[in-house]
Amino acid sequence: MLLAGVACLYETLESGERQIYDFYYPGDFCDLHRYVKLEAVAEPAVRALTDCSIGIIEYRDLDQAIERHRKLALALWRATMLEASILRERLANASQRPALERVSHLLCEQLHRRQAIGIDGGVVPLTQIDLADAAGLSVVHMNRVLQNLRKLGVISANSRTLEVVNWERLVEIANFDSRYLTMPAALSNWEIRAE
Amino acid sequence: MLLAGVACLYETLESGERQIYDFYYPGDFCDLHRYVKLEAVAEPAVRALTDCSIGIIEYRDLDQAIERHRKLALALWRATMLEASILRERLANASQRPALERVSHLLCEQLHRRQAIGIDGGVVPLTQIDLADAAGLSVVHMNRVLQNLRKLGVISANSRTLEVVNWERLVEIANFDSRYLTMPAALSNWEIRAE
DNA sequence: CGATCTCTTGACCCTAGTCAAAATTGGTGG
DNA sequence: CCACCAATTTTGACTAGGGTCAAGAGATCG
Repeated sequence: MLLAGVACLYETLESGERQIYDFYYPGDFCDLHRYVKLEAVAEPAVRALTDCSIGIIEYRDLDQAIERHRKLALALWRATMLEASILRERLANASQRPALERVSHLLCEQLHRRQAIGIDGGVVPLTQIDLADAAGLSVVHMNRVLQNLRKLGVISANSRTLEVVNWERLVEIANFDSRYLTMPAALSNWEIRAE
Repeated sequence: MLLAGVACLYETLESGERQIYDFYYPGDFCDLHRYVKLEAVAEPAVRALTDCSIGIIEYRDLDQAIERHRKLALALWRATMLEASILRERLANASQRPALERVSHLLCEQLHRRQAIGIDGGVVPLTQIDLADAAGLSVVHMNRVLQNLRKLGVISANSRTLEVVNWERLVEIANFDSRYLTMPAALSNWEIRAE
């Protein structure tokens, strides 16, 4: 479980390209797929993008917790469902929308998720390379799209840190409907003692 | 739960395009996301692509079944995990691979899933339109890709029914590694009385 | 103060989309 | 059995979005 920093779930394809499936922020379980292990599944890997600290929950402890609170299983199932929901949205994004919209959408999602856990401010702590690998664009094109967004006054002019300064405009460009991200309410009612 | 036929999970985007997220075959739960409902989530829809028959499991019954067999929750959680796995693969597919590979991969997945439930023979009962919407290609391009596959002797010449005749070649073109599809073993050990 | 990583720019090309029209197939009903 | 309609498949011509290659400019760090 991620406590601080940013991590991502990714895989390196045969072509050598890196595909980033999802980003993780503090509070996210970044390893559930390992707990609910499908046999022999080719496993995507988790990797830190910034300095991170993590909490480790032993499988045994999780087993026990689930044993004790049966609703916990449901809550975790929901978390997986949410992840699937995010993936669906990203799939629609990648296959149907043009680059500007696609990148905007990705940024919207990140900001929204950060806000949901209390991190305000429009900073997105990812490199253009990470974003490119997540959006399925070349780094070069990602760069041009970001410049475009700068011209539109949506993100700050500073090229070092990516910061969204006009949230509304971004949502508009992205056609972003945050409903797919709605957090499973049940989960927030559960406290799991990490480690 | 789908008993016969083929259905799909899809959504119509703002642009009017239809994005198909997943296909369902007999034995698939096509409605779990509704049971484990995330509040206010914009819901994708399920729709039959051929004549279908379905089994309905009342939420109450499912609740009870889960109550009685605690491992059932885990099994269903796994089913969702598998769906996420499929979505990840499809995402990688859509954003990184060129059309020929992408289409081949999609076909591989469908055949593999059909075989897993005992439907042999290389027939894929989907229209080019469905495939296009699932692969994120235009119908025109999908058509050209399929012609290409015909020329390569991978699918049958008959344009009405899509049938794969050279499975090995297809797998090769697609760079298909079926591990991500490995069925959660636990699930098959459970019998749920439908209806 | 190199070495390295990230960001930027320009030139060129190719994959896949769009538009538009025709060919094929499958019904449906007279 | 044939005429007609709708859906699917096919074709061709043209376009454009985004990839690739290559080189240069900032940052950052040891």
